[in-house]
Amino acid sequence: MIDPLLEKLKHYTDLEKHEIRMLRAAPTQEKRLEKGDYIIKEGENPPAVHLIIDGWACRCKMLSDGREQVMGYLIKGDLCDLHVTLLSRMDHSIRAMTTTTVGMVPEESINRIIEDFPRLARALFWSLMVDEAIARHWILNVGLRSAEARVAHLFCELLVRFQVAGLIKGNTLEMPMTQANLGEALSLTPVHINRVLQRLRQKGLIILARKELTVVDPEGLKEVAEFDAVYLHLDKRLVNHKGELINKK
Amino acid sequence: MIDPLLEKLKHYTDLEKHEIRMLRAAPTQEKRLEKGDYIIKEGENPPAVHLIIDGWACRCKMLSDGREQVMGYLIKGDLCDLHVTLLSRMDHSIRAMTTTTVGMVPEESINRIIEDFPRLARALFWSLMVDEAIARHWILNVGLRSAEARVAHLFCELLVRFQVAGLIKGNTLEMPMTQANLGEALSLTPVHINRVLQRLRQKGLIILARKELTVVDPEGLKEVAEFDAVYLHLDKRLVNHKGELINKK
DNA sequence: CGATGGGTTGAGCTTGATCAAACACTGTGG
DNA sequence: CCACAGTGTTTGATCAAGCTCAACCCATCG
Repeated sequence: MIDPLLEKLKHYTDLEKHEIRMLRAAPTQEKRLEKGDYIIKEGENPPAVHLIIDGWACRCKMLSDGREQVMGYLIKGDLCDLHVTLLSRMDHSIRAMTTTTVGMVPEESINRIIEDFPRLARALFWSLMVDEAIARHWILNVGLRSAEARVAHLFCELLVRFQVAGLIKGNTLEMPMTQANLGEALSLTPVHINRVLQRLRQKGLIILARKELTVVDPEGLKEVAEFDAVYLHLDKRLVNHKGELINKK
Repeated sequence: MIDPLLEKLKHYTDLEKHEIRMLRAAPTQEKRLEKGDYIIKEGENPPAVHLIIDGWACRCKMLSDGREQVMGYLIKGDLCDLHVTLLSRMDHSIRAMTTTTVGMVPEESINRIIEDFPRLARALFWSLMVDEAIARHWILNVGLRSAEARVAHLFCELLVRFQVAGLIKGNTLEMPMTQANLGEALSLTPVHINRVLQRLRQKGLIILARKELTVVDPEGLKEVAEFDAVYLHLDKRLVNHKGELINKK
């Protein structure tokens, strides 16, 4: 059940047998959530860390006027709230965007990792820092880029993350979110997202229909997005010296 | 020399003698930088972690068209690049905004902490997560808030961070950055920053002149900013049950 | 079949950008 | 002490990207 996390941490370091055993032995309870359900809400302090086993979720936070900002997407293998082991309470919420299965890793397991499994602790550190880097670059995206580049950048990020996670083989991925959802993540109105998507389609960069995104021209898309995957800090075994993704067969 | 870091970590946990000794024993070399110098540049992989001992710095990243986004401010006691101990290279740069003194903590010291000082490791985890939370909320700020609320929010954040770090007593702090700098952080043009500042002054919320910011009406400023300090995950000993800062004498 | 949720289109508006010029402050050298 | 250069702030006029509001279309589903 904890295997998606193992897969992810393996990108950082080769885990040893006893470390894998330790993680596997952690008493993870599973929970199934429907689209729209909150995995954790702002202000809560749950006794376990949630791991996405399957499905999509997003970090989000609402302002008093009801408008919501999505601050990141979570996919298979991502930890939602390592936070709660150390910080008092959640400062944002996490919501399922599809039917989602989460695993709940008790806080003590995390504590044991930090105390007795320094290599695992290091791997957790690593995943935290990647999350932080992604968050920082989201600032860049929302702050500096045009609407078109913003959408393109998000698509590039998702494509690479899915490829690295081994969830897709080609350039096609499931995209459960509506145009309004995209707007929440990119700080654009649904109407404008719609127009931008049309432009990207016209340029022959993407196909997006019936909840499925195909990146037709990855290089072209990266160009309009000014996308540089360095910030995702990919597994060194998966990228070449120029930081480009190697196609493992 | 490493004391500003100690001060900061103490907000998370009471450190034990041998932990303090260990940190103090780390062979930190000091370095002095002038305004505008880069502490680390994107793409580099320095052999040591930089700690701000005195002065202001910012995380920043430039787009190909020359426009720059500031993704966070660093003050006394902040670690610039824990990243490099685990990630391959910097995905953004760090620039001194004033004359700044940094300490360089060798990578091995960090590694030893993770391996042999779990409580210190935990404290580092904590500071990383706070940084991440700040970055996430910066997304909110740039993405969702109006220009006026954005400026107000940044000022609130800085005020609280300086108060918590014990760098100021009242509501006045040094603000070395120009209006253009503020614009880079908030994704607004210098001209617009100027007009917003005038409005905040007119409302009697702030005084900002000759590199010095005084928050005249903290409550009012928090209101226009919709500021909620939860995301800064302050020392529990410094906040009351409602998350408000307690004035320690 | 109607209802519902999402996608698409159009018209007009607003926030903040752009461009350009003037002004204020600081420090320098004559 | 003044001229000046340089950096930062202020003001005004114009412009555009993206927002708002409103209608309409289309697919899916009970």
